[in-house]
This record gives sequence, C-alpha cells and structure tokens, in this order.
Amino acid sequence: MFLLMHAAGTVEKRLEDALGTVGLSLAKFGALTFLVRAGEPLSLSECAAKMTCVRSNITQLVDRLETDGLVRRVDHPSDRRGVMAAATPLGIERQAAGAKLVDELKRQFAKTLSGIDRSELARALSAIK
Amino acid sequence: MFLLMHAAGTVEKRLEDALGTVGLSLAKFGALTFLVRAGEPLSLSECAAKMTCVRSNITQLVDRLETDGLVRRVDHPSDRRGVMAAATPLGIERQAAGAKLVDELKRQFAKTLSGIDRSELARALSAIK
DNA sequence: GCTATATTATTCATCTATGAACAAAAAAGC
DNA sequence: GCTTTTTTGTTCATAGATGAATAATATAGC
Repeated sequence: MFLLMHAAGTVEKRLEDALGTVGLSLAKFGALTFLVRAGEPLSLSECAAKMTCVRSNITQLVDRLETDGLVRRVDHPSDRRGVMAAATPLGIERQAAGAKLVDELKRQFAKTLSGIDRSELARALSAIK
Repeated sequence: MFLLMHAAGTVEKRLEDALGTVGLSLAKFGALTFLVRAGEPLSLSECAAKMTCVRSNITQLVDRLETDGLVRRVDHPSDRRGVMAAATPLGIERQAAGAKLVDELKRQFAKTLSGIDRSELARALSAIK
C-alpha cells in the first residue's frame, strides 16, 4: 500500500520536474490540457467537474494561469454569473511543449516496466476503487 | 502511469478519511508514528530527515500537533539551537488509534488485490525509482 | 409575477509542502 | 582565540488543495 503511494510520488515528482522546465506544474498542465482539448472556452464549473476538484481550486488555478498569460477569462454569453476560461495561443503552445515531455516520460515509464506484465498491473491498479 | 497515480490518490484519500475519524491527517499520523516508535524526543532535523521533507514543514507540522496536544517541544539538552519533539500520552494514544485504522485498511487493500500476484506487483512498483 | 431555492464564482481560513532568507549557535580552520 | 563556515529552527512567500460563507444571478414552484 505504502509502496504504491511511494511509487506514485516518484512518478509525480518526475512529472513536476519535467514540466517545470517549461514553466508548468502538473496542476497547470492538467487544466491547460482540458482547455486545449476542448478547443473552446469552458465554464469554471465544468473545469472543476472534469478535473474532479473543488471550484475554489479552479478559481485560484485560473488566476495563476492568467497571470502566466496561458489562459484568459471570458464572460459567459448567456449566464451573467458564469465565467469561462480559454487557453491563449501561448497557453496552447505551452501545453504542447508539456505534452511532449509527458510523452517522453511515458516512454521511459514503459521501459522501466519492461519485464512486467503491464495488463496485469493495469488490472491490479484498476481494482483499487 | 496516470492509472498508478490515480490508484495511489484513491488509497491516500481512504487513509485520510479513516484517520480523519480520530482527528488525524496522514501527515500528522506519519510524524506521530515516528515519534512514538522512537520512544524518546527527536530533534526536528532528525524528523525532517526521516520523513524526507523540508525542515520548515516540520516546524509547522509540530506547531499543529502541539496545538492538538499530541506532541510537545523539548529543549535540546546539549545544543542550544536544537529543539526536540516528543509525543505526549494523548499523542501515543491517538497514534495507536490511527495505527488500528491503517491496519484495517491494509487488510482491505490486500483483499482488493486478492486475485493478483502481489509479489509481482511489488516488483513492478519497486522498479519505479 | 414573485418568492424560495439552486447554482456560480469568489473570498477566506486551513492544511500540506517547498524553498529562500534569517538569527542564533556550534564546529572548523588556521 | 578568533574568524569563517555550517547547522538549526523559524518566518515568509508561494503553490496547491479543501470546505465554509457570501453575493449575484438563474430557475422552480406556486
């Protein structure tokens, strides 16, 4: 159990370190990826739902992304309460750079697990609910 | 890779929830466990080293544990800079309660993985460095 | 149509974690 | 012995996450 948590922590740290070289954190990269993939502005509530976190977290995350110039807030067209977030061109670019690094890590990760039955591993991890 | 992180997150949340019922967090339980097992006051630097975290983190964690009455600070006998932390009787009690819950979760965890070759899983997770 | 209830984003307080800067004290170097 | 360096704990700023409380606006109920 603790081995699992430790392994995940190691992977997470690697991800953070890699993303750090392009000025991103895992949280920022995650949010940015959702926005880029959506291709259109998403309401902050949608973001929170998709990223399974609390709305106040998104508020702050978008604050930081906006400060970085990677995301901008847009008024919701029909709901005056609503605020939407959209990736800026710089945000799209940065996300792509991050995705490249993440893919590279995925390859390394697969290599590390070369001697292992990966579908079995996936089955084990999926069983944890 | 993300499956691994997600599984770990799930386990962690379960741990936090369980420990929450006795007024502990994973961080507090971890620190408390070190202190209880040591059986004697440990310097904050030792704590940081053993828990592989930064000293300022320990300062704050011990602050909170002290507020909870689970730990108390003791002057270092020979080094006037030094501060040591010791578990209080209440801290020892609380740690035991937490340990019980953690053991229960371990059992559940093992059960969840009943159809799986656990030594193989351990090997896979250990390979991640 | 107007009131009661929901939802939306924000703010605030808290927890956990990191790293930089700092003051006090110990250890090394000479 | 006295200076330099290192170590020790704290504080502060920052990031990330949660949950409670709040104000503004939508939506439901009647």
